[in-house]
Amino acid sequence: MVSSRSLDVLRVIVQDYVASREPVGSKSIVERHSFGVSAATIRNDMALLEEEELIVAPHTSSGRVPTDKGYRMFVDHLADLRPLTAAQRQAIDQFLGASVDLDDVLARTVRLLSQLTHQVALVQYPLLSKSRVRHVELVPLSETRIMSVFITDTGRVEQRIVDVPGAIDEAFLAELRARLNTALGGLGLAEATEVLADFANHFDAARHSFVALIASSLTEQIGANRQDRLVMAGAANLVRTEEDFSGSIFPVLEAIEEQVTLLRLFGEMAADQNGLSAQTGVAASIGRENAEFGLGEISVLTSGYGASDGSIARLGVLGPLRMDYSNNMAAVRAVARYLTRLLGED
Amino acid sequence: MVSSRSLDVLRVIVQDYVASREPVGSKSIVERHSFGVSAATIRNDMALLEEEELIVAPHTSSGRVPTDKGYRMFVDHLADLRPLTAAQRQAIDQFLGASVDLDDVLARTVRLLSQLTHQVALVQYPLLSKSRVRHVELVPLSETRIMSVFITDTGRVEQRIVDVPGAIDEAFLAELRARLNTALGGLGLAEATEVLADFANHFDAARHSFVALIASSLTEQIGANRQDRLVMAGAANLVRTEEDFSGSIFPVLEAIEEQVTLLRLFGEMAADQNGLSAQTGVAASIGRENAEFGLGEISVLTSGYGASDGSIARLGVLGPLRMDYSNNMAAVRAVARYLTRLLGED
DNA sequence: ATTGGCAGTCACAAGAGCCGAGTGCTAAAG
DNA sequence: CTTTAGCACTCGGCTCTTGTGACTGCCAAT
Repeated sequence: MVSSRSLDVLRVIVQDYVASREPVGSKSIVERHSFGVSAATIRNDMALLEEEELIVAPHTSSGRVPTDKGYRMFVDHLADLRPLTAAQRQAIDQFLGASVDLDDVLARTVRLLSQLTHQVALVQYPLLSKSRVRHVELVPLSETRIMSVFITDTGRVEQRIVDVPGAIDEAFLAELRARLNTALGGLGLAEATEVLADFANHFDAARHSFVALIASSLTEQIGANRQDRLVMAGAANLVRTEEDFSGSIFPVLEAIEEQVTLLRLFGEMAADQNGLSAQTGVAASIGRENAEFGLGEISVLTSGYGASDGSIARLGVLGPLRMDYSNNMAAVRAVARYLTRLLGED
Repeated sequence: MVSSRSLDVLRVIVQDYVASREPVGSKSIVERHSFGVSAATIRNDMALLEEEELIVAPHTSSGRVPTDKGYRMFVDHLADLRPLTAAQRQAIDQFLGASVDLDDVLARTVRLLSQLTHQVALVQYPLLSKSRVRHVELVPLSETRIMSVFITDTGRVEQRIVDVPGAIDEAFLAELRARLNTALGGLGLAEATEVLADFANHFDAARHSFVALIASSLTEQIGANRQDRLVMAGAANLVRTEEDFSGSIFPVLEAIEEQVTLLRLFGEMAADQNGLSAQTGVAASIGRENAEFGLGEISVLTSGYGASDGSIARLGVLGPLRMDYSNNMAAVRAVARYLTRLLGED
């Protein structure tokens, strides 16, 4: 059985290894921490931990390094969420408080999170599928061009240009705008798509094709943006920690740019409650747990944000296994909470 | 004096070094290229080139490597712009043709350019300062909230939410919208700012503060976006070529994320006609020429796009000194031209 | 359960030696 | 004046060896 002291030993191994990047030996443990026992005793505990595959020795005889499982144990049971410093809290306030619109909020958030954690930060745009239609606008740009603008209650704005055959009837455009808003306002996006499919049929033949054109543009705007986006910052941090990766960080950077892989991972972390240490609301996915995404050598910490149940979207950080989980989980949680509050005010 | 053959030697040194990453010696030159002279003669030429600081020997006795100055000579006088392959041209057509709006065009462009060159690609958003006002829209969101939307003729759309005290008068909002569009439509952004400063004064006291609020929001939208943005893709390529950098690529990645440094560099390259090889329209900034930006170990190739004189904005690639200039300059030029044509159609 | 002692293991650094690619120089030939 | 062949020399990089030091695992004693 793994004793309580053994777990303390695991904790300091993780902490010291994260701090120093060097495999930690029994002697350095008794030197740096007051366990009140000898190095030999620590060695016995370490043998136990190795038995449980929580730590491993890179070479036959040098200190121990946490395994994926060891980090997992640390995150779930041993990490104390270090509260942010006053300076950090103040940075959040000052930095995010000055935002002007959704794009700006997310851009600031991701940069802030990257700076707080010294890792790659990721923020998912609010899922349109959980948003509702707030307003639809049709703006005539020229004789035969209309810009359709689509606004959701999460503050997202999508615009698209529609070429129409023949001159635009301004009066009818105003009527159409009004009818669209009446029909769609407040609907979820799935419902809105259904309504739009049938919308043109409520108009006479002369108008039908024109309305159908507009409706299909709006439908595309909804559909095209169901696939959400990520904003990213701090890629340079990945390079800084490059030595923590056995291979190249090239595939990792590619995955980040590609987005699609990370979005799947985000989705899975939202669905999965395994990785979630209940009291913090921060989910972790560590090392080989990401193997199916080709990201077996990184850790991802995420938290939902945007609604009281955290269900709209996620944000988080990505970095090497060897990261400061205590600090980073605290930062992710704090930023997610702040962002939730900020968006809630709108 | 540097003979014509010496320059041929410089050309093959650059080409071979870029291809192989190994310092190139006199023997391998006569082997791989048919100069019709002996290795000793090549050595004499190389001594000349070294005299002129166009090449340098990393160690006392191994092959030669181009200096910054050597690359500059190559770019200005020796590089043949290899025309794109049919497949590449087709890729441009297919990839960019499917775009739906400005954001999408630029996102696609930057990814395409990154793939064509295998380097980091950068595209600057069209400078608002050279744009004109196409349309202003005011959308009531709720009892006391208005979204002001600002559209330029370069297709850029900026939106912002304005909180107003007291209920909104829809009829007046329509009137205001009409008057704003009459007053601003077609104006350059600087002029528009001037008009807005005085705009509220044309309304009676009851309306004045309301109009002033809207006007100041619009002014902010213009001002906030005068500072342009870059879109970037292919950061992973920088990691791939990491061995070409003596130090870490960390500061380079930081500069890319920071944007401000690169925007200054872009601005300088637009103003400067030094680095521009006249017949191509592609400007190059090589190695130490970027030292003031802390980017002394990279090359940047850019071209203007967006107007016949290429004056609206720039796009380009960034990579190690040791890059395929012939291919990359051709790609930058081709993409810039295609993009110009695409935007001109709108 | 804990401890001290001890032999054993292994990565890593430093040093020695060899190899080969490539140079500069010189003297002769075109 | 340019080109060529020959030759001695330099030096980076590879391999092999050796030495050192940090650990461990095990065992007998407490």
